[in-house]
Amino acid sequence: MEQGHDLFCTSKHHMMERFLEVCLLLLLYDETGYGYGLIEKLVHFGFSQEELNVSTLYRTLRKMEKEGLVSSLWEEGGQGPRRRVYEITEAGKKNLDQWAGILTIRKARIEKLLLKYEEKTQNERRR
Amino acid sequence: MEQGHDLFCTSKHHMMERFLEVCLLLLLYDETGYGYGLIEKLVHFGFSQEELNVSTLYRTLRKMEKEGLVSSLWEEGGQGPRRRVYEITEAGKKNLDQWAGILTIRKARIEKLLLKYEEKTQNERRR
DNA sequence: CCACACTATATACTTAATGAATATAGTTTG
DNA sequence: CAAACTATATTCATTAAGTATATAGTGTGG
Repeated sequence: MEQGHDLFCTSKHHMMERFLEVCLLLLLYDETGYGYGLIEKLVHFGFSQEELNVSTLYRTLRKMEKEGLVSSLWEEGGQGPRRRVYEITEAGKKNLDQWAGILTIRKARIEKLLLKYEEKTQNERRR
Repeated sequence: MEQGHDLFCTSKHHMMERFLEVCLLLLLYDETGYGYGLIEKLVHFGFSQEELNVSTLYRTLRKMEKEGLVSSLWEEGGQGPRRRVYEITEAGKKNLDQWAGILTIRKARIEKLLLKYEEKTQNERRR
């Protein structure tokens, strides 16, 4: 069929649902952070620079603040343009705990699927 | 703060992106299947009955056929209403291989995040 | 035989997550 | 002062998924 089946592997459309949000909660867990600076830290979570979408990041942070998971204030007098510095809230920490549970389930599902995949493709090759 | 932070754990909005699609490809890997029947099989992938959305299933199957990952034909003369029976294509098998790669990456990311989560929350409790 | 429950497939409407592109503005540096 | 850089924000479009509803054939009990 047309294109699309090779494309999709290199496409950036495979961020797991709301995974960025969880990463941000974890990054903010024990120290504050601001948008641009968080991008660099996200690389340590296995994100490539190209994968990281600045718009998505800022949008996500604002959404999280609206939901009360983080709070923000404008940084006082550092050098360079002013930064909106985010801090995690108690609600945010609880939320992260819930996410940990969800991700554990996700992980188990992926593992189960990959296992079945191995089984089936190995049978295939044996024939 | 309102509601929403407890709700979200029980909500059904946590299907991983296109995970159903991959499950379907795997289920169809070595035997044909039809919509309604596939639902029961999906339970073995860790899906609860409530999580499984009939509309989503059929929609996904039609989309996959449009993309050439599966092909379908109407079953000849079984009892009960006629069934559209799906079969995986070669393109579908290749697609599944690619998904296996993507899911391996997803799994690794989740593991890394959960590890960091454990670290941080253990430090927190020690204080 | 007809109403009803059940099996099976399909589509319309809506919401939510995300990417791409663009806008705005202050800062630093040459 | 112009250009490059840092930083934040918003608009537009696309895609995935949930909810609700539509359609229709089949089998069964009264």
